[in-house]
Amino acid sequence: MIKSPRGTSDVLPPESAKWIYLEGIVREVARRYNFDEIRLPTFEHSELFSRTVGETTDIVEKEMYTFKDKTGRDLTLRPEGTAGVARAFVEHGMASGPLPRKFYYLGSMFRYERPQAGRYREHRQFGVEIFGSPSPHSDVEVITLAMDIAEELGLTGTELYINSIGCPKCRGPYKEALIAYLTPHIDELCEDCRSRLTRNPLRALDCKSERCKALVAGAPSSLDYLCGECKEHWDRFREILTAVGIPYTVDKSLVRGLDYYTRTVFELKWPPLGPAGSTLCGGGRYDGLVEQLGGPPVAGVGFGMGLERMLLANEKGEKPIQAGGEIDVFIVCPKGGEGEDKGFEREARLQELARAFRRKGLRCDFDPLQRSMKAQMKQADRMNARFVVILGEDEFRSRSASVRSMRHGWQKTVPIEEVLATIEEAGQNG
RNA sequence: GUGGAUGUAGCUCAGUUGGUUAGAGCGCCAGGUUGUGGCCCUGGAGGUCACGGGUUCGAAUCCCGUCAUUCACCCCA
Repeated sequence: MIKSPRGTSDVLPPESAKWIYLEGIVREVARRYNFDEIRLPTFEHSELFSRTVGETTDIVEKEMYTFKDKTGRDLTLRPEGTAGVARAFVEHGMASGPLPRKFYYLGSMFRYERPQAGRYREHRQFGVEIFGSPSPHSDVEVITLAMDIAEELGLTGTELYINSIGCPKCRGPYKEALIAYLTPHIDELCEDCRSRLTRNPLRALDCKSERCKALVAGAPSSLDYLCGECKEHWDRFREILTAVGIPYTVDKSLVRGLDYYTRTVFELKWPPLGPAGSTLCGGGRYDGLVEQLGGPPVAGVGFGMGLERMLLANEKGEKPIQAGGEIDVFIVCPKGGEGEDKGFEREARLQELARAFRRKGLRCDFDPLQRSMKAQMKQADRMNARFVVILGEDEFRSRSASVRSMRHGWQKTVPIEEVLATIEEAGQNG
């Protein structure tokens, strides 16, 4: 048997209804914030990611789904969303248009890693990006957007962690200071961090090994090395958060695993998900990204949000999405006997009646296999039908049908032309 | 990539120290009611016991390998 590839999953009913609801929420919140949807390719030139996300990051080093197409182009299934949006922004000359520009996207991301709770090789992400605003108001705007989504989904007690990693200007001296601090302790560092020291020293900061954590606790903080402008941005950013009443925790070890970030980085966590996968959403500022991709200097800020995790959290939260469905009408129409010309005419009326309900916007179904009345009644019950219309031989002789309320149990026979009106009226009364 | 746990029916799981034809509950289909759902009763369909190899007279059971699932680590959404 062929199964879905490792780390991927099928979303089946009734679970798929939860996804429709979830996607509706994120779209709606994005709309309120005046973000427009952007739809982009699922794969890009590999170079886009290796250059922007960074050669030394885990994503590029070991997690990309990279392949060559038939003419040898080097392509990669997108591991994250921001790089592609920035690419499109530059490609379509949007820097010359009105700024700032606000986008959201919704789609699958791919990373080759071992699956576990809340982590998949293909996962769906919602993300937003604001181009052309260096203002800390935009940092706060994307954060409140994410928090509003969490709130709509009944997640109380989300925690916001923030940090600033500065710009290329202040990062140089900071890296030097960090290396100077760590080098004397090189023998105490874990193997990974030893190689990080030369390749990407910032990454040593969020190492989970106890010894490294202890060591790093005394390490210089990027916050102490911010240049004048970055410092101003950082201070103002926190002032606004405080002013609008959003609690936050400054986490000096929060660096995020992608190279394009500058200044603000943040994560929104929901502790009940457990330490392994409690990050609902992560993002930050990427002021050099557009320029790096050949565009003019245009500031940017945004986040990516893991939708599987949002759903997982929602199920544990205070407002779990209700997935069980019901239908409005089930039409019972058992197969006709020989005496009735096999019931062919009755079957034609069945199709007409079903279509009439559907055109009125009612969810309606019937049994195409024409099983016994009992079987069809069971089917109607299983589908949680509010009403059943019985189009049986007896009724049909007098051009009528029976309408039955499955909730209340009453049943009455009315002329076929009145069936629709009868149900609409009964439906009004619950 | 590293470590642990687990793979038996569509689902949740039994299966004795290795011993005939592998079971239950739920679900599905049908009948009990040849025109009426839920409750009840009866019957039926459905399994290469994850896959491959080994030990044995005999393997769902023991051993090895592979794959998958899952939890944790690394890292991340």
